[in-house]
Amino acid sequence: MGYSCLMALDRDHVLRSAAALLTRKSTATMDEVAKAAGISRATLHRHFAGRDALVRALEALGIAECEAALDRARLDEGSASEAVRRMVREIQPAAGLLAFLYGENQLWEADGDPGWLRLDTRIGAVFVRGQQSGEFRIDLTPVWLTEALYGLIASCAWAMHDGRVAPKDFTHMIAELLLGGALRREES
Amino acid sequence: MGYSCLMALDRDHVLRSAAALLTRKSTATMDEVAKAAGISRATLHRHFAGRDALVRALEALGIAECEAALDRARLDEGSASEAVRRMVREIQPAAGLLAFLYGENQLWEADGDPGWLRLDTRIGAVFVRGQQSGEFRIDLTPVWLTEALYGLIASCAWAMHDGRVAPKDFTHMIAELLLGGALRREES
DNA sequence: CTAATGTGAGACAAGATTGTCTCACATGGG
DNA sequence: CCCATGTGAGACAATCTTGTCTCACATTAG
Repeated sequence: MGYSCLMALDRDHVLRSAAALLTRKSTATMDEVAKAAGISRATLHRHFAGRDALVRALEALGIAECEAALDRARLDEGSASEAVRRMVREIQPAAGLLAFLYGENQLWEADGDPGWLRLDTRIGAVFVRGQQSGEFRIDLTPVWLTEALYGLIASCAWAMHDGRVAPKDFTHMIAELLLGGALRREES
Repeated sequence: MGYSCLMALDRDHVLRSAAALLTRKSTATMDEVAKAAGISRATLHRHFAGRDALVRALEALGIAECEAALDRARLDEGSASEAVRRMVREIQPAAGLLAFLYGENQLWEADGDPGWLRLDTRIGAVFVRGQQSGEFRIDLTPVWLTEALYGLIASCAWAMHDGRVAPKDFTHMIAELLLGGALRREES
């Protein structure tokens, strides 16, 4: 019958639409999600058992995209600074989805997807490496830097959505602020 | 009859409780909000016409606390860096409430309280001053720095709530990251 | 052509939340 | 004492969202 490919395409398309809509309106109805995806509510329920399952699928998608981004960023190569810049650049396509998931505090209360722990570990390792090499300061903990990175990604995604930051500046704004801060440097 | 003072105290107490609860569980019911404040749902409705009015009141409270914090921070005095540090320190008591409001994207869609614009202007002015004095780099726009400050405050409030950041480190973690970034400085 | 599959539209009940109401009770002033 | 005011508890209808169901239609393989 060969419909599995079509199903997968539809499912992915639905997830993308849902992510785009829920990023803007996190309280959107299943009906609104369905309309945004161009399908009926019945079909939406055939793909995702309920709203919970949809959010979980979005969570899994966000984790998968982040892990793929970290893979592409080759975090072990070069200096920690360059690794952070590559990481931010590769994460940009998933920024909107991440911003939505970051605001879904419902996910963190009990037992979240272990994928978040894996991501935290991988990202935190970059900051640990930078500290051990003497590249990064040691008074800002890797845990905080990781958390701050998430927050800056969500903030920038929001600012982009409102037109306050240009999409082309995403990487520069986040990476430069996270690495160098607002102060001018004496030596360039 | 002199009940206005008692009413005001009650109203403020209810707002504080609601802020503390909604920061943790943004989907809390009016009944849960009432129970958290130690009053009945009927009394809650006597103070705030509905959930919408409650959120609006929380928004007004957050704006007022932020403006008071900016007043205390004396943003025009000293270097821009020190102004930022004072600003973060004074904002800390309102961080939880701000984190809740920051995630309530419903507030920003149409016409928000003009108080946010006033706050953005006052905070942005600090970054403009730092750039004009040569203290801050100019490739990070004041608008983005303002947005990033909100994001870092929300992130740190969340990390504190989960125990990943100690409350005593709030000012240092945010101000140092925002100002100096993660990179080590050659000259201290 | 025929049948199977996926889909859209809509009906339907169940559940949750909200807003409003009434009533009884406690407290404090006159 | 008597009464006004504020409160808690609960009932109530209205609304919204959800999950499930049925039915008709389109598409496509056999």
